[in-house]
Amino acid sequence: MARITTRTLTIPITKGSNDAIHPATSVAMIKRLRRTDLPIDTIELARFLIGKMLVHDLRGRRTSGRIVETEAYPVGDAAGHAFRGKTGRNAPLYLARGHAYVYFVYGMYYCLNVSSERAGIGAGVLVRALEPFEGIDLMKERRSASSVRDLARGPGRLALAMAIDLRYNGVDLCADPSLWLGVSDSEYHGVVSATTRIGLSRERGRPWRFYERGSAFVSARRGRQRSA
DNA sequence: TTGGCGATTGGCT
DNA sequence: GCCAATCGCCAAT
Repeated sequence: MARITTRTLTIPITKGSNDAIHPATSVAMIKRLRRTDLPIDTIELARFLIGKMLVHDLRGRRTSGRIVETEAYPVGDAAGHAFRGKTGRNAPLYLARGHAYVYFVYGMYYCLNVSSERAGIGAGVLVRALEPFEGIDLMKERRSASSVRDLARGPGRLALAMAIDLRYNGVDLCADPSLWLGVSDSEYHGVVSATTRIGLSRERGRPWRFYERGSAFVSARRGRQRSA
């Protein structure tokens, strides 16, 4: 199967029953994103990450997917974990853009964020959903066999499918050997839409959730779906 | 030291 | 639509 080189990978696409594979693509190369590729602005980064790849590769057990949904938590946002200043928990948000901030929520799920500003400024982008690409069987094991559509649809499911936990808190996603951000040589995303964020009790009106319009791999609000 | 609650999810009514 | 699971964080005591 795929031979791993330092910066570029050749990936055979795994066909599965429910897989919605990007049309017209049979083999894709994923190249690491460098820090200089990332916009230095939380909201811009949230939009930029739609269509990019998230890759996890630990001891050859490799999973990856296209990011189809993000949320921005910029400086000054009362819903952001950095709003009340730096603490032991949120410190990775203050690292230079491109570092992972992983937090534990509701006593059972992890969520992955990408730090988004210059070092010393606390803000981040929550990665909420992936379109699974490689390692679909492995994701199914970790998630105890759900449909491909549901494997990484939602931040808690995404972290479980990608085996992301506190071990990755603070790692540099532009340098870490196991968890990293990339771009496919057949990079594709459709129309990126913005709506209000999900699951908040404060700052509910901010249109800082970004997603690929029409993607079946995007998470949805409970109850009535709203758009903006 | 305490207790309310959370950037969620799965299961049940 | 509603609720439980489950635990670390942090504001308030």
